[in-house]
Amino acid sequence: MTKINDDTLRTFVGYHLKRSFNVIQSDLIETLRPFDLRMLTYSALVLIVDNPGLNQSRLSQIMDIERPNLVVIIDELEERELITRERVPTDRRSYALHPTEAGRALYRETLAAVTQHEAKLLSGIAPEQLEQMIATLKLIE
Amino acid sequence: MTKINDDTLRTFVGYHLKRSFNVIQSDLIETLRPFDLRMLTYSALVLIVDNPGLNQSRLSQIMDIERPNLVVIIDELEERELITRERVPTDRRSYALHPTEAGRALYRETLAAVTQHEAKLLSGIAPEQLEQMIATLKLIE
DNA sequence: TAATATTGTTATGCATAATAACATAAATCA
DNA sequence: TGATTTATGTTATTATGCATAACAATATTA
Repeated sequence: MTKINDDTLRTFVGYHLKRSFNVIQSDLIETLRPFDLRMLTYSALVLIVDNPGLNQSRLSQIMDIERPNLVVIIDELEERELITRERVPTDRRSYALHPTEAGRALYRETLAAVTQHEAKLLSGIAPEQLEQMIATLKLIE
Repeated sequence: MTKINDDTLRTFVGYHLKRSFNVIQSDLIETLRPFDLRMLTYSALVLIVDNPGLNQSRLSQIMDIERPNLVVIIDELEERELITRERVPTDRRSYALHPTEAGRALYRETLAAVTQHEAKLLSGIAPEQLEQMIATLKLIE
């Protein structure tokens, strides 16, 4: 069992980003499973609760996904009665997205769970070290 | 055009990781496009050049993907005559993966291109800051 | 020798992501 | 005003990434 050499890939920041993101992503997927939410569905719910009334176009922009891909996500949230689509009188092309009471309740539940899971996963790392990393990540972004 | 509030998601390290990874990933995809390589195909090529003779099982482990998913990647690299699959006499179940001369040449070309593109993308960030971030990413991993 | 484990493979499905084409409605402009 | 262009949401389609089940061939272990 000789060890595999990935030194070349280790010279890339992107490689490290991907590997550590995979760890967090796996944890997040497991955390959301009991709530029957996927990552994107969850992100959309959070953003709608925090920005009630926004439309799909804006939401797809902030989520960095294409509008067509958002449609199925919104369909699912609406189907589960976590949000509503309401015609905007001043612009009848777009829908204003609002959370229902059930949506806000699920938001509170999942926010607590996700926050706790991530805190546990990262408990071995100093908060100021994480803060510094986030500052660097923002620069990249 | 009111600004969208993503403060809640910003409390998650995973959100920052994903957003900055997206930026680097987009750049990498564009960098690899002229060589007709995708991210995973490229990673596999690099690892095979750096670890000639390894088998698919080991490669899938280091790449953090399932063995079935590696098969098509290896198929493509072999089809393009960038690597060879050679039966191992001591274990006739497995294949030893070796780069061809063409594979090594493509490795050199792409390594230069990818290194240059990432350096340019991250040129605004102090090297020691990146080093510190990588140290934190390794802790997460 | 018999049972178990490993390697590579096929088939399949789900999640994420991108593009083209379209109907409806709004905005622009000439 | 009317004609053109732009924006919003949608459908359809495709590519990519990632996971699981099931299997044949081969090795290993009991």
